[in-house]
Amino acid sequence: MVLEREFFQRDPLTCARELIGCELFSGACAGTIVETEAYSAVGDEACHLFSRPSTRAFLAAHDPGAAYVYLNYGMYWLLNVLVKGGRGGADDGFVLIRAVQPLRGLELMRQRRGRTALPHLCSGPGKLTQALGITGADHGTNLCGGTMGFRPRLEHVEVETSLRIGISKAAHLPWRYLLKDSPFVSVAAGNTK
DNA sequence: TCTTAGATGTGA
DNA sequence: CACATCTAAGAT
Repeated sequence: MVLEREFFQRDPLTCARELIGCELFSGACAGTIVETEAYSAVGDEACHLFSRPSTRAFLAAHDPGAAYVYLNYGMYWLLNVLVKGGRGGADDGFVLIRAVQPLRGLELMRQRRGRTALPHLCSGPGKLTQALGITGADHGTNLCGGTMGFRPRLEHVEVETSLRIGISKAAHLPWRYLLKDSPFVSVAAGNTK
């Protein structure tokens, strides 16, 4: 059972919140999502859609549920999911997967990440792609049916919101979502000056 | 526990 | 040239 396209046919904020507690899998490795961020096509200068024509082309060319993977700071791949809520584009955007709690394939993850203590194995957007072996080769992949994707959460979760991390534009928007009290997040809620 | 510098590729 | 980052190293 995987998350289907309908899941991603909602606005970015809803998708980002609902992904907390879901499983992200890629090959033999998987983790429970504990941190996400929403990026919106409208009113969000931090979203790539605001300033990048190539990202707008990506939005037009792909269905909701497509992987948007890009290289950041010249060395880290960041994984996003394309979401399309309709409403003429006002609810389009991306969800950045920022941290997962390792579930399966721990051995392989450690191998790919080097010597790293468990809570920090996937506690950041650049870390989890490295651990799960996600690269630019996965850009554009359909995440609804394949070797990489999401599974629904099994139980009720408590979600916390906070400021987004590492951005300068639209930094006041509380669009980061966290699994409450999880030790596997990148930065705890409220620790984001 | 905290702050800092440096590695590094790419879209615009 | 500004980045949706991370790590090692040094100061506190």
